[in-house]
Amino acid sequence: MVDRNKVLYEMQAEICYSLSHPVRLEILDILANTEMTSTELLSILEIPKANLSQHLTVLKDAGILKTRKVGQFQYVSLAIPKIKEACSLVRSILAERIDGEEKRMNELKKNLTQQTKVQSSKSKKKVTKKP
Amino acid sequence: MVDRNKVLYEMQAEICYSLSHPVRLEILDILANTEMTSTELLSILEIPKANLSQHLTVLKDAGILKTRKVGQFQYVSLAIPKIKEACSLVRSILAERIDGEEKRMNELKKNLTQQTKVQSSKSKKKVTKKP
DNA sequence: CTGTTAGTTTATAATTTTATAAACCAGTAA
DNA sequence: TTACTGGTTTATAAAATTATAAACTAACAG
Repeated sequence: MVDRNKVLYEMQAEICYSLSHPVRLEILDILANTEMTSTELLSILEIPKANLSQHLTVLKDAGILKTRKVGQFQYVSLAIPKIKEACSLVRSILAERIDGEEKRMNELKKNLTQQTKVQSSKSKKKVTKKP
Repeated sequence: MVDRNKVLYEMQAEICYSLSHPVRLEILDILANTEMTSTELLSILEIPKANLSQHLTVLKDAGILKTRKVGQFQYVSLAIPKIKEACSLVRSILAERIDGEEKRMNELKKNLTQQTKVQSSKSKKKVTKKP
């Protein structure tokens, strides 16, 4: 039973890895509902073209993207539309987290203002600063 | 509209990054339904303890795992059970892919055996090899 | 043919990850 | 106290990623 799933974990890790760079996530977002030329991507992303090529290679190798060549242009699109669900799921996790943080911040803020009120009533004693 | 989501993409990337190593995925799998001590994890994973500590740090920093200390023991568990859904989703993608590959292989195999038949009937002509 | 555009490959340097060993710290137990 | 166990930190070396520039290939236009 020991390393029964080792290879599967590695494949799973490769997919996750391909999703682990902000530019690559943006690419997937851009391609969510359209097919697009590398050059178009390039104009949106504003990164060097060699760099885009690298990122596209990572995504193609992971099987997330596919390409078709027409003349001199390369059209890029999602090979696995389901990947969008995975991305939304992660984003929903993010959304919950931010929501939680916000609530926590509001709590802190509330405490802070209460404290400020108490403080300001107490602060009639003058605070002497070091000169 | 330019880099409106840059920070969000980075947060999303960090979560995906934490899922991009086979050992870390195995850890999540192990912890899917239980809380467990680092030492127990260690005995299952059979990696150096410093290395486990590193991986746990990555997962904690990404907010995926949480820990509570009891005496000398550290109990580790999922901070975001929802992460399991994300993992299953990726694995289902993997499953589909493997399914597809298998079908393709079977096709190839079929063609191969057909070809072999044809070949073997044709191969009555002796093939002369270079000496 | 020449020039241009689209895209890949190569080379390189900076950075990050990973694995491992060794030192370390914190609780517990004797 | 000392010794032990659970776990982290530090240091280091190997490997992998990333960004960028420069050279290159392929397809097209004139």
